[in-house]
Amino acid sequence: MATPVRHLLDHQDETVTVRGWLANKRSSGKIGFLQIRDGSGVVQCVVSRSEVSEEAWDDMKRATNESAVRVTGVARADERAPGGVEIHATDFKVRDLAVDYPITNKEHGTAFLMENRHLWLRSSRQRAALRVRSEVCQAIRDFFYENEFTLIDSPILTPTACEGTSTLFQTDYFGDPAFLSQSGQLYLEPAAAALGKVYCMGPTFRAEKSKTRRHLMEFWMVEPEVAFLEFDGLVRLTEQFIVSLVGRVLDRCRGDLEVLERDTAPLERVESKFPHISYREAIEILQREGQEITFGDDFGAEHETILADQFDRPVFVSRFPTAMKAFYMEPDPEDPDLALGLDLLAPEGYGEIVGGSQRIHDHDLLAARIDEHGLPREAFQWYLDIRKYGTFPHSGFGMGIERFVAWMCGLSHLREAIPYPRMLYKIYP
RNA sequence: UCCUCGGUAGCUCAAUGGUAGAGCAAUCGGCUGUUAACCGAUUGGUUGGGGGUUCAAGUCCCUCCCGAGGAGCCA
Repeated sequence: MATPVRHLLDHQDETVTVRGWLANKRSSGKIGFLQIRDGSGVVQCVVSRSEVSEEAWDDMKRATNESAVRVTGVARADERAPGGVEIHATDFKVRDLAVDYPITNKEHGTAFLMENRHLWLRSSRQRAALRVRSEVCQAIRDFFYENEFTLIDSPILTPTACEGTSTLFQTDYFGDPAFLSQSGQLYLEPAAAALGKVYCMGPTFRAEKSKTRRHLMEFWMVEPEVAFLEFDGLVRLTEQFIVSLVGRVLDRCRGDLEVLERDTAPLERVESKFPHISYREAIEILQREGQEITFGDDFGAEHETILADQFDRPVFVSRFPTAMKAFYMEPDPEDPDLALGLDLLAPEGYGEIVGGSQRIHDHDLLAARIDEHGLPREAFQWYLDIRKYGTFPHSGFGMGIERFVAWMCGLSHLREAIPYPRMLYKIYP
């Protein structure tokens, strides 16, 4: 029975067996130092020629990086070992020799690493980022579970475009066109009338030909939707959610953030209460900073960074001109030309990580907006029904998982925040 | 889709228009505490494809393909 490397500290001075892959090897004529990775951690194994059989010694010599190996020996605390514990081998075996493994311990270019994404996953930075992603997803589920939300999985194959704006991936559904979902929101709103507080988390798809570090063709989104929640409550929910997730990452992923060389100081500052400015104020700030932008323009990446740089924690921007936002956003009662929508901009140039709004709950207004946006009324009949049978104010938001993970990890590109990124013209491996 | 930069050994990169090279990896040898170990040797090339200019092209021109960075759109 193999012992996970992670648990070796609990087995000091015991004979243990570790199975894994050879991460690196340094050897001399009579002693070899092998770094063995088993998925739970990396441990150094010391193979001395005088203490193992000839077969074991020969296997140590022929073992190449990333070969699958098995070592048996005594676990001993030792300051000279990376990790504090090392295994003094009594036996060593190569289970499968890796021949010409393409990724070395030296530098590689991004294109090469992406071509070898399936192997790149094995390297320390990638493992750390994916563990953070896993922790974030678990923290999301825990947050909603503890706050009594019900998980509602929204469909991935959909008959129409949710927002009518983005370009979607089209496929064939027994002779009819179908589209890969770009958001679960429209399906969550009816569920909110059934279960009150609901959320979905899953992959979403955009066929936009975006070629930036902040876009993927396939990305994961988490979207809560809450019945009888109005705009101010939405702001509070969003803030609680983000504070909870960041705290969880700081709490549980210290080691991974260290591997990623992430400066955690900016993350430590993510506490209540987040600054909150209106779209109008945002435009004024940008103009003051010398940007050429006028009321009615949308923010570019640089604009978001300038706005975020004004504050030491994430900042809400809300109340956008109705014309530039999705059709379903509730008008601001104080100024019907503004929508009760919010964006949350992350610090350090990570940009918009959350977008949310209060939804229109008046049937006739929503129907009019659907018409104004040139959307087919019949396709949205079911969505309008929610406003027909016991309508209710409700709000929700969507957060891009990869953007959040990239922010936590300090990654410069979303492609490292998801195991197998789908990017413009790139779908291999 | 547009703009900019790039494509030379398995990888990262050199090479005034004039004999294609280094480090790493791999292979072989040496070394009893290494930390991307070190030392010595060996192997490794249709310079992304096609066309053109020239006595001569990795280098200059055209074209196509691929990649990176940025823009727009957004999460």
